Amino acid sequence: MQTLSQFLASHPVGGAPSTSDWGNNNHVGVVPKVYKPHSILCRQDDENDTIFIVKSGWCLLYRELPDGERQILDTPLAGDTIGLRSMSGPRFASLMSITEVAVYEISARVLLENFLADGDLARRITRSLARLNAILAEHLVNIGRRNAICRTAHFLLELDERLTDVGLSAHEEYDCPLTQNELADILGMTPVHVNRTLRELRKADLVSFKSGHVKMFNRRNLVKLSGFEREYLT
Amino acid sequence: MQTLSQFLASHPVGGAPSTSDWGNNNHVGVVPKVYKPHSILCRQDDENDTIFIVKSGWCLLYRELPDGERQILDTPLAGDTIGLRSMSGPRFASLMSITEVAVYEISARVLLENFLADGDLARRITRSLARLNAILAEHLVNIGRRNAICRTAHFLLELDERLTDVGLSAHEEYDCPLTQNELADILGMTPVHVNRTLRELRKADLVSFKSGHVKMFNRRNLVKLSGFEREYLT
DNA sequence: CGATATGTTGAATACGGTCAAAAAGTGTGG
DNA sequence: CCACACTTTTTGACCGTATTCAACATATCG
Repeated sequence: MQTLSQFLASHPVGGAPSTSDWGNNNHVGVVPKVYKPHSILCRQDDENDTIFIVKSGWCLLYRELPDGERQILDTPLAGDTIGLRSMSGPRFASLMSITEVAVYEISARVLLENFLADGDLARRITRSLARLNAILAEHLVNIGRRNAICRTAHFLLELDERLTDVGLSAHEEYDCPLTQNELADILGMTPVHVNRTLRELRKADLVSFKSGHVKMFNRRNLVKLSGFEREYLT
Repeated sequence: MQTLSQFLASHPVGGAPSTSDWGNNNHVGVVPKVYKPHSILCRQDDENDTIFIVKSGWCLLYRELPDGERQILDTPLAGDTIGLRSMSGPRFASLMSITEVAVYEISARVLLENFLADGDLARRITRSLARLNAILAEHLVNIGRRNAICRTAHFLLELDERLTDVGLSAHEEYDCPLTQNELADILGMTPVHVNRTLRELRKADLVSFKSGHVKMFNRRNLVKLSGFEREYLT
C-alpha cells in the first residue's frame, strides 16, 4: 500500500501513453484514464471534485463566456495538475482534450484525506498551483501588454520550454496540435489575425508553424523580440 | 504557543490597521508590519522567501517588463495571501502598496515547516493559491475577450464583491485609491482610454469613479453589460 | 505658492477586428 | 481510389476600437 505521492513519484510523466502503467491503482485512489481527442474531461460549473494529472497528450483549460466565446487560460502539458479549485465548489474552467490524452484522476476529497499525512503530496499540489499562477500571470502580461507578433512569439517560446522540460521538444522543434482557432483563443485575438501574424513570423525567418509542427529558425531573435524570460516556468 | 493557523484565525482581516494587534508575535514566525503608501514590499526576481498576508490597505501585484511597462495581475485585498512562488526560487511579480498597508510577513521556510503539522494552514494556503488562480483566470478572460467598457465594468464589479466580503463596500459604493494609470495597467489599456471609458460608464448612468470613490447607479445593468458572474470569487 | 501627479480633451493613426470567399487539408464512406 | 463533407488555412477589402501624441485643466502636496 503506497501513498499517493509515492505512487505519483513512481509514475513519471511525459511521452506517449504506455499501457503498462495502466494497472489497478484504485488502492491509492488514483484512476488512470485515456480520453479521445476532443473529449471534455470536466466542464466549468461542474460540482464534481475530480483532479487531473496529465500523463501525456494535449489539452486546453478554458473559460466559456455566455456569448459562446471562450478564452483559453492554459495548455496543460504532461505532468501538470489541473482542476483544484478551492478544494470544493464549482469549477471555474473547462478542460478539453485535443489529442488523445492520458491522465490520472483523483478525487479532491481523497486528496484532502491524504493531504495532511503526506507532505510530499502537499508540496506537489502547492507547487502545481503556484506554477499555474505564474503561467497565468505571464499570459496576462502577454495579452495585456504585448502586440500580436510578440504575443505569439512569446507563447511559442513558452511551449518550447515546457515541452523541453518533459522531453517533447528538442533542437528548437516540436509538434503542436493546436489549430489557429485555438491559438486565437489562447492569445486573445481573432483566427484571421493569428494567421497573418504567423505569416509575418515566418517571413521574418523567426519561426514557422505549419501542419502541427513548430520550427524555430532564429531563437535568439525570437526571444529578444518577445521579451521572453523563462524564469516564470521554473 | 499557538500554531500559525491558530494565530491567523484569531487575527481577522479587514478594516483599518489597529495597533492592538501588533504585539510580539515572533513566537509563531509571523511578523506584523505596516508600510507607507508606495512602498515596495517585494520585488520581482527577489530571492527572499517572505510571504505576505494583507490585513488592511490596498496594494498592487504586478509584473514589470524590460521596456518599463507593467501589467498589474491583481489587487490583493484584506485577507489575501501573496508571494508564494513554488515555495522557492525568484519571485515572478512585484508587490507595491498604494495606501498605507498592514501585513503579516511569514518566511516560506517557516511556513513549510508548519505546513505538514498544521492542516488548517495547508488548506488556507492552498485555498489562497486556488483563489488567485481563479482571479487571474477571470482577468485573462477580461483582457482577452471583453472590450474596454465591459472590461472596466467587470473589474469594478469584482472589486465591489471582494470588498464587500471583507466589509469594505456596502450599498453599491466603495472607496478605491486606484489611479486611472493603475487601472490602465490592470485592464491592459492606456490611461487615456480608461478615462474615456469611465466617462462613458458615467454618462450611461451605470457607475461613477470620481476622486477615489466608486458608486454604482445601476448594478443590474452593469452586471448584464459586463457578463459578470461572481462564482469565481467564492 | 510652485512643482508634480493625475485627470481631461482633441486629432490623427494604427493595430487588430469583421465580413466574405476561396484554397488547402482531413476524414469518411461508397 | 475517389467523391463528398467538413474543418482549417489563407487572402482581400473595409471598418472600428483603442493607441499615440499633444495640450491643457485640475488636484495634491511639500
